Amino acid sequence: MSPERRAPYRAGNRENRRQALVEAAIDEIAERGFEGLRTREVAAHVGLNVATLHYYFPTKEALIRGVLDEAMRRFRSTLVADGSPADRLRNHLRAVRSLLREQPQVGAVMGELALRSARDPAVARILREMNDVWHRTLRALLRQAVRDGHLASELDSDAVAALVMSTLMNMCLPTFASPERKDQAFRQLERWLGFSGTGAARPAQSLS
Amino acid sequence: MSPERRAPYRAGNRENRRQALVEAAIDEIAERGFEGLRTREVAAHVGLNVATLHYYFPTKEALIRGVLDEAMRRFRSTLVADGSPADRLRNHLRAVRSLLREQPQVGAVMGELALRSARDPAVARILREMNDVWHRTLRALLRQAVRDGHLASELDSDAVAALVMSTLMNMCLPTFASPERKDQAFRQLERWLGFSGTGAARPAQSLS
Amino acid sequence: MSPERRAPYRAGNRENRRQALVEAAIDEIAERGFEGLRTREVAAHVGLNVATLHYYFPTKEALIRGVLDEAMRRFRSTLVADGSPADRLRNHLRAVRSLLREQPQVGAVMGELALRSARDPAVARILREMNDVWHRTLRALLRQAVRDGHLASELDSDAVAALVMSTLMNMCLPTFASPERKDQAFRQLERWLGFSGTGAARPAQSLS
Amino acid sequence: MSPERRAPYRAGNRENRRQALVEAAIDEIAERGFEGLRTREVAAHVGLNVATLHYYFPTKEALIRGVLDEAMRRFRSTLVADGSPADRLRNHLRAVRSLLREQPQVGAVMGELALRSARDPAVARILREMNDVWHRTLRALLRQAVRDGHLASELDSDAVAALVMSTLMNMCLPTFASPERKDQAFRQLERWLGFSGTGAARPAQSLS
DNA sequence: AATGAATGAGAGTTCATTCAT
DNA sequence: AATGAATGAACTCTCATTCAT
Repeated sequence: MSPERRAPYRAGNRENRRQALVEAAIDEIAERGFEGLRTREVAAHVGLNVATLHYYFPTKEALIRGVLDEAMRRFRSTLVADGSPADRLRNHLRAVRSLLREQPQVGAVMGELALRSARDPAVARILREMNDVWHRTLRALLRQAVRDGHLASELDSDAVAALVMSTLMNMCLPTFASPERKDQAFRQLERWLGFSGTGAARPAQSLS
Repeated sequence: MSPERRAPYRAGNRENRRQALVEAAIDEIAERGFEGLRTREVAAHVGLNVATLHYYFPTKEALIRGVLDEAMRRFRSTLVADGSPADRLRNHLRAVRSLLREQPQVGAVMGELALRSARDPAVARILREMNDVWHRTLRALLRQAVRDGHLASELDSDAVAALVMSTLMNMCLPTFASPERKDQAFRQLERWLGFSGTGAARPAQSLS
Repeated sequence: MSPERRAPYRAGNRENRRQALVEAAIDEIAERGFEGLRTREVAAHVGLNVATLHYYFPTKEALIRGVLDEAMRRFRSTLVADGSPADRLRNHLRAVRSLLREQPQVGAVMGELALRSARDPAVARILREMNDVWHRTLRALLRQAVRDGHLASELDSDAVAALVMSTLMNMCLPTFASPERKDQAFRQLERWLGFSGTGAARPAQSLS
Repeated sequence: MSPERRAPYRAGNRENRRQALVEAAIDEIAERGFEGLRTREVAAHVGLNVATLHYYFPTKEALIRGVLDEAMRRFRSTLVADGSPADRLRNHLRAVRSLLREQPQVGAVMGELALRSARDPAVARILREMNDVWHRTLRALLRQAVRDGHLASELDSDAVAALVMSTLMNMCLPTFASPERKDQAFRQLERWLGFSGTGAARPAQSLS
């Protein structure tokens, strides 16, 4: 009735709105942790009332579940690549680094989710599934790279995959160390793997 | 009168009580995270009223600070060792593993603290200091081990120290992976370092 | 379902609600003092939950500030009048008396505020400003009344204004004396001023 | 046993201790009001534990009662004087002013008590009794001064006594006005009474 | 005569959630 | 599709009071 009422905002259908809320929630979690996540704040960041948030997500838990799904989705995208196994491996590592550098909130949220998984079976299940997929993918790539002669044949693909995952995940823990230290750890891993610096894979014999 | 009236604890002096409360808080944090830490619950676990908790710790923040101090103390103890640098290194790695296996709450709390450090400058400062000490200690041990001929001379002690820290810290993220996967990552690190399995250090040339 | 479920108030808009809460707070303060002011009680008197009170006033302090403003508003209304200076003066005195007789809570709250001003700079500032306005107004009226020949020319308008304020304020101290004694004090003041009883101003020479 | 333990402090018998606690309470009330009166604080100011305070005063109410008695005692002392009625009157006014200037806490406590009397029948009774005594004393002095020819014969001793009490009591309300304004009010009262400034009583005809 | 330790009963405040509109 | 208003339940923290020593 009154002329100053909000423009209809027809652009956003249900999914757009949900997506916007999830993104706002991710930002909030990255900044304040699950501990500091407030539905009111999330809604406000999208320009909505809290009550409206509950129209899209019945409970806070549901919103968090949305966050979990989105985080998984973004992370999974770093695994998509083509080329030789060695290339795909190298590209994956780089993609993870880029993701964490360009969207630091994703890393923060992953860390929070990892901790939350200790108390929340639903989160635990999803994270575990994702980790299994990730581990299997890495292991397969490592094996193929070994078979292709790009990596040392004695390499324990299971164990190396686990170490790679560990190192990447660690970048999600904020002040575990300075950013430089994280990079050092990461490069050391690459060195041992034979991916020295920017260039092509080093000779396989550098790995055991 | 009533038989279930709790007998007042006379045994504990001030420090015992504070310690008991800190330990209860650690257990609570490990189980429910900072998010789920409730002063009433902590007090109840020691058999006390909330008001009494505030008699020992003026605020919840002070209690958390006590938790931080205790976690640091326990972690620092894994660095105390003697023997050759290579032995001290090996013992340190094992001590951390034992600590995390025998007192899983400590790991959980470390993880929580690491995340909290992103928003709490006080926690960040303490964690950073501890990490600096840790890094310097590891680096020195690695250098000496290289000088002693136990590790490959090309080894970048800075970077390897960072990778070691990363791998150990990662054990604090609960369901990042199954326990086996964590062990794999850890053993792979030892392998690259030349500490294969239970025995003596492998020849230095296994490291680059 | 249950018949005693309170019907939600739909009548009141935001300002009405705030006003209702302030009035309830005034009544509470009058009855129990600032010492006994409980947000829960105030909310209940308006038929609301405590949480809802905090929806309108973020903190208890903000509510008290609302009380302060309202008390000042009501008191200020006793100064609004027209007629000759002598009439305005007389009417003001009567208005204050009526106010205190008809809304004794206002007097009680004024007394509480006066005491609180000793520790609360914000209250102190507002009260002081109001007193300054009051004093200036009274002084001006007295001077004009002298000029008009209604009051004795030797009268020290500053000092008489102060004494008038003092006498009126004192009516806010509950059992300083019996109501009769307060009236006596007040009438004695009027007598000295030349406003004897109900009627017109007495000849100016009765004042010094 | 240990040499540094507190000196026995034999000086203080039960009454001394109670007195010390009451005085500390008066200071606290003057500074923070009844609202901010904390038994712990009072005890600490005397160098005692809270529990010990309860040894001397079973409840907080009992302590407040002690404060009330002490305040009354101090105030009563301003009425003790000798000389002609006019002198006694003048001296009483001066004594009250001195008391309030030299022991401002007493004034503050009187103000607090006056307000509290609205809710606390015990306080109300005592205050009322004291006020009755005060009023009777003033009235008798005024009558005698009239009889002696020091004050105007038409003077309504009841009403003037009430106005005097009102003016003096008002000095207990902190920022009702600036100190100067209080003095003005007080001096105006003296002027009307015929006690101009420091000197002797003015001729009786200045009063009506 | 004195105290450290303990507590029950609240206080103000926060927040996810609901509901009429 | 959206919201203002409302709430229950819970949280941290406070304080007068008690009690064994």
